[in-house]
Amino acid sequence: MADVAARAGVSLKTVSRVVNNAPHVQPELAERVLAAVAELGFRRNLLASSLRSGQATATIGLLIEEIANPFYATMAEAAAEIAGQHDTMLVIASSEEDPARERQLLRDMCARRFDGLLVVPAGDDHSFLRAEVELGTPVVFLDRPPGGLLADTVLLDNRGGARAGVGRLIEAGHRRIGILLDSIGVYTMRERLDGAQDALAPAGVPYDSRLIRDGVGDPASAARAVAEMLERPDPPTAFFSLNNRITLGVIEELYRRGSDATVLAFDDFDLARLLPYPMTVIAYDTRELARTAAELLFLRIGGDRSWPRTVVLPTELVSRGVTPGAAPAALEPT
Amino acid sequence: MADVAARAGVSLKTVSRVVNNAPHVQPELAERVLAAVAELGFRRNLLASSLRSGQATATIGLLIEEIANPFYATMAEAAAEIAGQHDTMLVIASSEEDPARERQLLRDMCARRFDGLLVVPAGDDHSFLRAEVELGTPVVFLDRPPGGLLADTVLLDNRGGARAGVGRLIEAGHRRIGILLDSIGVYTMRERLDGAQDALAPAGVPYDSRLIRDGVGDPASAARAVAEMLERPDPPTAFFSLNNRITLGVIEELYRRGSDATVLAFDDFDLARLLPYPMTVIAYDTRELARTAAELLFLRIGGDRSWPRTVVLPTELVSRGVTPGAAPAALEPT
DNA sequence: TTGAAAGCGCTAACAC
DNA sequence: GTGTTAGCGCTTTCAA
Repeated sequence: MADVAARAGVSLKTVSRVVNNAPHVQPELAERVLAAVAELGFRRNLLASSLRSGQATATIGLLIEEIANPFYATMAEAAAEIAGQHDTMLVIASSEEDPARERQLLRDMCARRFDGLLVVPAGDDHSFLRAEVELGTPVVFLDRPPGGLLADTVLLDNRGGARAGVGRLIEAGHRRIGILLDSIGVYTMRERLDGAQDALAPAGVPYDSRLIRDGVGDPASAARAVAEMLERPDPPTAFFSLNNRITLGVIEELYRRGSDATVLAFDDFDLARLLPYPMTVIAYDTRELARTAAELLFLRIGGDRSWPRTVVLPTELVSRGVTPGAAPAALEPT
Repeated sequence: MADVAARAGVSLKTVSRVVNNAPHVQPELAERVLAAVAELGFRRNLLASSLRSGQATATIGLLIEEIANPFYATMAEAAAEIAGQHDTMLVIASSEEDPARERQLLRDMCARRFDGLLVVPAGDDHSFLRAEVELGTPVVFLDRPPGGLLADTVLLDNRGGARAGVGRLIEAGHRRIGILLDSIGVYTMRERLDGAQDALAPAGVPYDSRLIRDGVGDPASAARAVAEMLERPDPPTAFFSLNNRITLGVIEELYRRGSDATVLAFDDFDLARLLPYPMTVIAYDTRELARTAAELLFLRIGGDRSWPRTVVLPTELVSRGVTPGAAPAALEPT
């Protein structure tokens, strides 16, 4: 920058003004500076800039579980859109469900002085962020609430959605419903399970631990779990999958067997419409989830110091998938 | 940091050493420093750190088209994994196929002094990066070659894959093959089209412009294009979809019609196995593509100054999808 | 409207 | 082993 100033025959400050589009600079001088910038291939150093000015790295972070999961990829895209509207760069990082990694990544983002953080919690203790939050780094949690910290949170109506979906299964006469979940340690799983119970208990369906399978982490183990349940005497007539990864394994196994079991699944996704098995999906607006959180974050970055808010977004039941060999009409509209 | 030094009764430099895990510090002093750090809630400022040390922001950038596309999401995940192995943060940005946005994002990443850049080109002129590259920011291009710039590039064998796939269609007796592509302006599309021609021309199949549809940007327009082609006299007996988005629309329309047209599609993806229509997919290892590029980038960051390399990864033909109403065996193994 | 000087938080280079 | 000094590239005073 000093070189540019020398070349243009002006002071450092004038170069700074021109580069920042600040007012009160004579057009003639500005032109000289711009010419020097071009000739010398000058590139502004944003690190130095935000070091001196104290704030505004024009960067926010998004911490998710796994980028390759369409649920998170969609969230990332929606958040990036909002960030772009605020001339801010979005940094996406994956915790891979590992609380230690989550902690390290969040610390790192703080050390880099990001303007704000969007977090899908992996661990259940976020008190280590309290100092950061108090020092002024806004944090908004998505999809799951933080642990040990009061902060803005945007959630889905997990419990209500599960209640409605299972309620419909019960109305259709199902009494034996196989439930598959990732991990009871995860907030969303607990909520969805509670919602199922909300519908099952009043209907007089007894608790049967053999119908609930915890620890179903990927499609393959979901398929195995379905196979085992179906091969027992008195098999389930319906399955409730608590997330999109599990749903894939359930569909695959039921399709393979030519089964006629009913499927209820949490999480909608693009290709669900084209899967070769009919199902009812508990859907919600993933983009809206991310958008709401990002907008809340920019409100905070903009100086909003009101009480932390919790927003809960609704879910709805939709039909997805196609019946193998069925008439064309089986395809749901987009 | 000065506060910490005062509190611990040591010098600035000692604090710096402790914070950086540098050697030659008495354990006793280190402990005092650590205690002061904890008490004062000190957080290291990485901006200042990398400003002073000149290099190493421990950040690389990945520029893609669209995060929600599983092709790019998978790339991002693989690249993030390699970055993690080098204690580096991966910043993902979407150009949305807009050359102007690409340019701005790359400039921004340079201004933030990223250690290196992974780029899936959107535009066809990257000469604006030359100054950066010469100043020492390594750039590796993926999936498409850069324009007006000599740099490391990792590509797929688009042409060979298309040639092999279309060759198989011809062997099976197809002469009328509908070809659907996004935009002839995109390198990969041109290569894939050339590969198709490599197989069609020697087989004596005449050129018929009505069988080639350019500008198919999304599933809905792919579905429309398929419908139109099928409704003409002498319709195609096979379709060649040149990317994964187009494939979805093709499958949807053929399924809806209960058609028996043969499908060849470029790009494999997770759920392709479960789509309700049989198809041959030109597949490749997306993770390997990203991994190779990222590893090359870290070689450069590590100081490798050898000649720019171009790596071409192979493709293979695999069967995907299921036949509506068919026996369970229709499901391809994972 | 422009310029000179001070300093953001940290680390490289040296001296002790 | 530890401390002192200077300065990374920029912006913020405040004076001209």
